[in-house]
Amino acid sequence: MKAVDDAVISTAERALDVAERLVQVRGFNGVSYADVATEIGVTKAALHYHFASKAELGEALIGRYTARFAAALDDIDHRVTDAPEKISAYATIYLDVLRQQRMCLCGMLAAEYQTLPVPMQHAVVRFFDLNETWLEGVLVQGRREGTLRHCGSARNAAQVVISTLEGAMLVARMHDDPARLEAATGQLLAELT
Amino acid sequence: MKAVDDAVISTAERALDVAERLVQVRGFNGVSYADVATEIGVTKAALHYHFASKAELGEALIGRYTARFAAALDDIDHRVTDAPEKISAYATIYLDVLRQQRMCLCGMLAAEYQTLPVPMQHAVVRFFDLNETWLEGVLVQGRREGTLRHCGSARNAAQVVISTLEGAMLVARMHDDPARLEAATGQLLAELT
DNA sequence: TAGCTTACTTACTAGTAGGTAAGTAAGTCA
DNA sequence: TGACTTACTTACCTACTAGTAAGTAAGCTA
Repeated sequence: MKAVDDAVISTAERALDVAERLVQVRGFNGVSYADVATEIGVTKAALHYHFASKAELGEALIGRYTARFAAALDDIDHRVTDAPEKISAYATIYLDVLRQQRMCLCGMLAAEYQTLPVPMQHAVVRFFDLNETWLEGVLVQGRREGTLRHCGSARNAAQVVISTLEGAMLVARMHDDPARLEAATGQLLAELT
Repeated sequence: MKAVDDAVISTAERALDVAERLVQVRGFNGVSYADVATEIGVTKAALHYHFASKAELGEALIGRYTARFAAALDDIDHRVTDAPEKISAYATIYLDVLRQQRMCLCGMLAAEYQTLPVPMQHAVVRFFDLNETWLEGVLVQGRREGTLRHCGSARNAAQVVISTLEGAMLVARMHDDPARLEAATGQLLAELT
C-alpha cells in the first residue's frame, strides 16, 4: 500500500473523488459502478474490492463530504469572529461548490432521499444536523452581540438559512447562473442584519 | 375511446397520475416503465403505446404539471387582489404538494437536470420561467401599491422566492416536517412586507 | 524462501432497463 | 360486411445494473 502522505493518490481516494463529482452532477441514481471504474481506469470488480456495495460507496462519500464541511466550519470559526461575516463565509462554501457546476452532495441526496439505503439516509440527515447546529450557534452569537436578528428560535432560523441556500443552489445550477445564489445570499443576509 | 367527460379515467391519464407521484417521490431516474405499468395494471408495451419513450412520458408529465400550475396562478389572480396575500396563496400551493410527501415535480427534475433529455430540460426551464414571470408581476403590483418591498429588480426577487420555497420543500420533505416550509414562507413574507 | 496480504483482472451471474415486432379482441365506419 | 382504428398482450431484444467467484502478480513478513 502507498504511504498516505506521498503524492500518489490511492484508487479508493480517486474513486471517491470521481463518484463525488458524478453524484453532485447526476445524482446517486444517475451514477453506476461502471461510470466510476471507467473514469479512473480500473474494472468494476476493483471498485467492489474497495467498496463492497454501492451503498457503502455512498456512505463513504457522505462521510468524507461531511468531514470536509465540518473542517470548513471549524476553519471559519478560527478565521472569522464577526457573526454576520461567518454567515457570509458559510454561503461562500456553497458558492464555491456551485461555481464547479455541482449541486451540494447532500442537497442532491436529499432529492433522492426516498430511494437511498437507510444508512445513507441517516448520514444525509447527520450532514444537515451538523450544519443546523453550527448555524444555530452563529445566530445565537449574533443575537447576543446585537449583530444578527431573527424571529423565532435560532434553530428555526438556521433551518431557513440552509433551505434558502440549498434551493438557490438547485435552481441556480440548472440555469448555470451563480448570480442567483449570490442574490439569495444577499437577501438572506439583509434579512438577518 | 372513452368520452373525456365521463367518470372513466383513461389509461394514459392514469399513467400520468402514477408517474407524476412516483417521480415526485423517487425522481425521474428512480422510476421505470415497469413501475408505472404494474401499478396501473397494464404491460410495459401498453405504456409504450401511449408514450413512445420515457422522454415523451416525461415531457407530458411536465406539460400537464405546468398547465395545472398555470391554472392555479390564474385562480389566485381571480380570487385574491392583495399582493402579499397572492404570495401567501402561492406558498400554499407548495405546502399542499409537500403535505402529500411529494417534492415539486420540477424541483425534483431540476436536481436531475443534467441527466434529462434536452426537450425535458427545456420544459423544466419553461416551468420556472412561468413562475418567475407571475411572481415578478405580483411583486411589481405590491411595490406600486406599497404593500410589498424588495431590493433589486422584481425579477431577481421572484427568483429568490422560488429558490427559497423549492429549497425549503427539498429539506422539509426529507425530514417529513412541513413546518420547515411554513417557517421559510413566514420569513420570506416578513422580508417582503 | 514460504506463506500471507494487497490490489487488482477476467469472466461470469441474475435481474432490470427501455424499447420493439407481431398478434389480437373490440369497436368504428363507409 | 369488410376495411380500418384503438388499445392493448405476448414474447422478445439489447444494453446495462450491481454483485461475485476465481485467479494472479507484486510486495511484505516471519
